[in-house]
Amino acid sequence: MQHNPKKINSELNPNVSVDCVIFGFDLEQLTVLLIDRGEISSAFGPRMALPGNLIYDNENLDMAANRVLDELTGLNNIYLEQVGAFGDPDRIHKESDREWLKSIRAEPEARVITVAYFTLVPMSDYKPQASSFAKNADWVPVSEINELAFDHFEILQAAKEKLKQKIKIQPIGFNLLPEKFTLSQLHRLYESILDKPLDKRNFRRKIQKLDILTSLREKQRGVPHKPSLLYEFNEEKYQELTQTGFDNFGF
Amino acid sequence: MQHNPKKINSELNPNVSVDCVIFGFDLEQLTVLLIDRGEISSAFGPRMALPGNLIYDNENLDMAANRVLDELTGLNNIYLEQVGAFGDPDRIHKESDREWLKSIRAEPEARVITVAYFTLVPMSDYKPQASSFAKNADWVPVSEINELAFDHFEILQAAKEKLKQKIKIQPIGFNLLPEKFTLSQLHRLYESILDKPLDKRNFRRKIQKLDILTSLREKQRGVPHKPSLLYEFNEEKYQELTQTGFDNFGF
DNA sequence: TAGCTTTGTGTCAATTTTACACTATCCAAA
DNA sequence: TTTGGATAGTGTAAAATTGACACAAAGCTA
Repeated sequence: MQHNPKKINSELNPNVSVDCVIFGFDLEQLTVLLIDRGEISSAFGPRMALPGNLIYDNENLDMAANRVLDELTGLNNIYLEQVGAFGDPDRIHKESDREWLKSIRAEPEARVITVAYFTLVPMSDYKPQASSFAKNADWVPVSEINELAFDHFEILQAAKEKLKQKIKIQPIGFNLLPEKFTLSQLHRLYESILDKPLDKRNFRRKIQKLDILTSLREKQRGVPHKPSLLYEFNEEKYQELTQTGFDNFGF
Repeated sequence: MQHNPKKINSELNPNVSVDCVIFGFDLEQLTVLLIDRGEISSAFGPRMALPGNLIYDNENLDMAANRVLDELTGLNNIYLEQVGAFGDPDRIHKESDREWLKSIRAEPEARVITVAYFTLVPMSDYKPQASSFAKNADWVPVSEINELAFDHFEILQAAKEKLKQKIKIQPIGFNLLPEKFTLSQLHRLYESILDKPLDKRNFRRKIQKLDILTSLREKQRGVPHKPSLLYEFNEEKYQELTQTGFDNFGF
């Protein structure tokens, strides 16, 4: 996994940035990849922020989001969806945020609007190294996040809501799981995204009826209880279904 | 209805614009308010475009969208929702579009990203005057639109889709109707937004069960057939319901 | 081998969805 | 005044879906 070389022949646009809400799932709860801005510049503000950056004038927004994701994690080909644009003129009014911007941007005072994306990555595909770059990244459970730099907390809320709505309509949750998973893990995933308990048997019945899971002839190993059967998401069957037309997953 | 005075003490941001998909409903079909750019600058391109403009540095995105709407129609307090950000670097590559931009913008070559909104206005509240401003605005049935300037057609598609999703979850359709309306009109509205036929009896049953309509003791006048009872949307009852918690309208 | 933990399964009642057709009421034209 | 044209308004039965609920099976550990 290599990081993108810096783009040349193109200028950073000082007025438009992209921020990514990178969701993961540790098989227990929903998490987000945040960057720790360190103690230096955030003596009075939240240390954590969403990864993001200004866009280049020759890339479109999706490309910029993919670039940000790639630069941070080395991951490509990740499920990615726009949440929306955020741009209060005073979104960088906190003193601590301004200080930090001065250290990383050519025009720290510019009025910036940011386009937020959320992405779904299988958490096992990216384990942050404690001391990789200047930017220290970490998976943080969504439920433990109370504040973030700039308007990033607001963006996170919007991303969670969007994910919640989306998963009711499309089975994008599989993008958060390893290739082989158990129905219980899928169950937990839906519960943590929808933020409410779902009856076990009813959930299983409903998800099975969709007929987009391939049941493997393989069991969990090494768990201190009855091992679960493993499943795979069946992309082909899902595509078939969307062709023949069906709209929603009804959760 | 007065138009906003031009903002002073603030600069236009040459990199960020707002475009509005202004939906209306003529009691038959869904329509959109488009501006006609005239023959001069569009000898080889579509004449019609979405209303939009650059944002000022001291207004947030929602304010900018409201301003665009107000400047065009004089309407305030309108239902408005963000669709998302659009910003391919080549979105203004068409020659005809460039020409037109030169006539209205200080920096016509700047890379602009635009934030799209959709708004719902009761069509009776705004009847474009054939010759009001330079910008000639007109209601055009959505089904008749095949092309638009820039990437506006793409934006329109996204707005339609967003509206479709949203109306399944919230009864925002009432924003498109006059205060008093018939169930048949509401029925037609849902059909034209969802773009599929809905069984009359089933529709009426479902919408009535929601219990957010006030039945007036008043009938249609002057129609050449059995007159319909008139209804009003009951905002209070709707608010009550959202409090006690219910999520969706299930269309 | 006893105990802990999680998996996996079925049924019944209540609710919701779907499909479907005829009479009532107003206006207009003959 | 009568007739025809147009849309409003209404009920039911079968099928599908949802929601609530409890216990045996399988593996690990001590």
